[in-house]
Amino acid sequence: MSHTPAGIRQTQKLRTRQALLDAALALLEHQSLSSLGLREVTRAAGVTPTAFYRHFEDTAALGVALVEETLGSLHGLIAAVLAETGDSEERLDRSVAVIARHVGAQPAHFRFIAREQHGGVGPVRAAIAAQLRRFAEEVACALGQEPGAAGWSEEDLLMLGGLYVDHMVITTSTLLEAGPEGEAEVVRVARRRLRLVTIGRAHWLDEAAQDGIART
Amino acid sequence: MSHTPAGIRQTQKLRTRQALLDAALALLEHQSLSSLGLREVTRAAGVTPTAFYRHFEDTAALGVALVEETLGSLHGLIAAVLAETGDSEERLDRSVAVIARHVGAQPAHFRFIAREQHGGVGPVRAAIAAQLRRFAEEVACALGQEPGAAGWSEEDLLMLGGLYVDHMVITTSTLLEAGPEGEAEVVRVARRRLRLVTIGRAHWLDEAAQDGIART
DNA sequence: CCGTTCGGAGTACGAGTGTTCACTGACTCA
DNA sequence: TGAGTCAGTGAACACTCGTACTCCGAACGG
Repeated sequence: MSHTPAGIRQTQKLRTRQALLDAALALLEHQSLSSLGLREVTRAAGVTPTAFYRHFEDTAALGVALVEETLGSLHGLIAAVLAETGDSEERLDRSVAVIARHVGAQPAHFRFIAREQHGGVGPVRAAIAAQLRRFAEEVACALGQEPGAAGWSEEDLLMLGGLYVDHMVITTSTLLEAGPEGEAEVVRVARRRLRLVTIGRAHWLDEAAQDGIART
Repeated sequence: MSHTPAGIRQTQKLRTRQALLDAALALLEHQSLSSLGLREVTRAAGVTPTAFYRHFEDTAALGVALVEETLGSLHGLIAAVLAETGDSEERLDRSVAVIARHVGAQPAHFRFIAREQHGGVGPVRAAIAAQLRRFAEEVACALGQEPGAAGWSEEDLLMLGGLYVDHMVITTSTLLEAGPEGEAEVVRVARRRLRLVTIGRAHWLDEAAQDGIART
């Protein structure tokens, strides 16, 4: 009951499909998706332009597939990191380290995400936004199950999750700009930022209580 | 002693230059700079392709000019907002309101910045990064001159300034995605986020002191 | 085993691209 | 006023692009 019972036919099809994805990713290192040509991709992948249509309708569709490939496999990973360590300085370091490791391992994928998050291709933007929203929800859910989250509203948890996710994205693109030699410094600053947010989180309810008294 | 003593010649030149910039900005609403064609711009501006070279060497150079036009006039504005209000909830609201107003007034400019901040054109990325770094320094400087900043290191001030600037950028792009009808909700969440950071800021030194004891 | 399916090749088309060149004519300035 | 500057023109260059055809041949399924 293998998950890939494909015959020779489908295997080859998937192989060239992957070749197209890889070629596109390599080309996208120095340009953005909206300027990526169909022929350009097929040339780099070693197939004819017409073959492209057997796999994707558009370069936009290829972009969406790249989004899935990059972010689809990351779900659960955040929750795992948040769960395996307690609410402490250690968890913060672990989170940043995990990000740095992933970015270092496959920089092209994350550069693509950072670039197209606000890029010119609508469907790709939407796909990235959807994935990031899911991440934010996962983080919010994970944080909500901790003792420190007592008294937090659903909305505030989501706000906090979004804050963490956005900072994750910022950190990845900063890491990419800095390159391997600047990684240590970027990690240092990212940790400081996260620590500040964590401190704010710890005192959030005090302030909210004050707010309730002062405003209502 | 006018600041623009230009003759008819230079006036016309500046006029078509501005026409090129405006046309490019309009076209960039639905695509990114790396896919923007020189001819496309000149067609929209109502001039011949050759005329383009009288003003810019590249579409990349045009992009850099757009960055200056958008962000160059914003310096000092942040410092002004931070200075005119005390360290309070009011300042926070004012800051977000100023951002929302600017984005609402010239959405195309800010969409351009958000899109090209991590876009495929190197020089433009560099120009945006340089401007944002200046913003971060200005914010850090403004915060450093306040009573609440006693005991803060230069580096931490810069970290904080960068945090605020990055959130300003995130907020602008979120505003753009949400459109006018979703503005109120985005503003609400942005204020909450800023408040959380502000709370963290207020308790930063306590934590640092603990840290000093625990670590060193 | 044999007919069908289908991933991919090859060719061709029209449209659009960046860049160069010689040229024009209105503005500038001595 | 007359020579010179220069923003903008128009035609031509040698490309690349996306897409629509027809066709091939290996893998498939009954």
